[in-house]
Amino acid sequence: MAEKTFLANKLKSAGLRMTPQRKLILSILDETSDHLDAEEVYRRAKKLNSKLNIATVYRTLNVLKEMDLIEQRYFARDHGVEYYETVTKGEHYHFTCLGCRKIIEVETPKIKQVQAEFAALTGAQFTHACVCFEGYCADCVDSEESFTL
Amino acid sequence: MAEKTFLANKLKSAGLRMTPQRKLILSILDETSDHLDAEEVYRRAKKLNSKLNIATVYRTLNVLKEMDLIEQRYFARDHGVEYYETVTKGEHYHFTCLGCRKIIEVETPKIKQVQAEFAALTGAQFTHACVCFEGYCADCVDSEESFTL
DNA sequence: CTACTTGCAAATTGTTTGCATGGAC
DNA sequence: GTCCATGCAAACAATTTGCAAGTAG
Repeated sequence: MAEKTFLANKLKSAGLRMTPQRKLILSILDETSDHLDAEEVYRRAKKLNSKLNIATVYRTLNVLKEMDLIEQRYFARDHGVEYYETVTKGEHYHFTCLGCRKIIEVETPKIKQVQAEFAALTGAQFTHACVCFEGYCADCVDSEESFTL
Repeated sequence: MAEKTFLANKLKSAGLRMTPQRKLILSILDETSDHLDAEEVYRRAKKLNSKLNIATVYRTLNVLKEMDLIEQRYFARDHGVEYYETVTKGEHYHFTCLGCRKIIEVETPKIKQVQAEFAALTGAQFTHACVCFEGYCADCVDSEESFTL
């Protein structure tokens, strides 16, 4: 309920309203540890509210994003799909296995270091870094030899 | 001419053909230091070959990409636009200024270090890393105060 | 009640594809 | 001549928008 009040207040202070759809979509992202794209959020949300429209999902994701409640991430090189996750998680990056499509989270302070160095050097100010890695995980490296070029 | 032969040979060994369109598109990417998206490549190429079609540009970019002659990069957080650059440049990443849209190239070995560490830790094999930074450059930080939160 | 939100459908944007014609080798 | 490549238009996928009806505060 503190949760609910928090969202309601955040919305209110932006002149926005608390609706069942918004609550639903945020809770789905909040409770999963999977990496969901808009389509998948829609699929899951629709099970609980069959009238829900995909346009509402996109609109809600944009609202939540602007309010810094969720982050939009790209995991694969071609960035074909956008994924969303709540911002509660600590700093981490993603490695996508091209073999099994598994996503492994990578934790490292080095990205922040690069930002700090660059900022010190140029006086620039960072707002965001997008980092995604691609390759083959240990399992897939073992089972396939083809890409050991 | 060595240039031309090189491309022709690469194409030939892949069972592909050397065409004016392909030569043109590669030369545009080769000779510019700007960061071009498909639309801009098309715009510039069309000036030199008015019959050129955008579909050919996309097809050619994909061919060149598969032949590792160009790389596809994303610079902005929302990855709204894809840019292409020839692979002749050394390892570098991009910082996009949200104020003036300037793109600054960032050179650092740290990204490779992260990859090496993660590889050593998990046994994974990297094929690609996509890294893009966003923020405000020194000039824009000076001129605007709004985002010093 | 008033203004924000939704659902629905249509519009947009970026990219790809099918097919007949044209062109490299 | 044989196949690959091109131009054109149509198809696509992901996301956004216009608008009338619904609903939170």
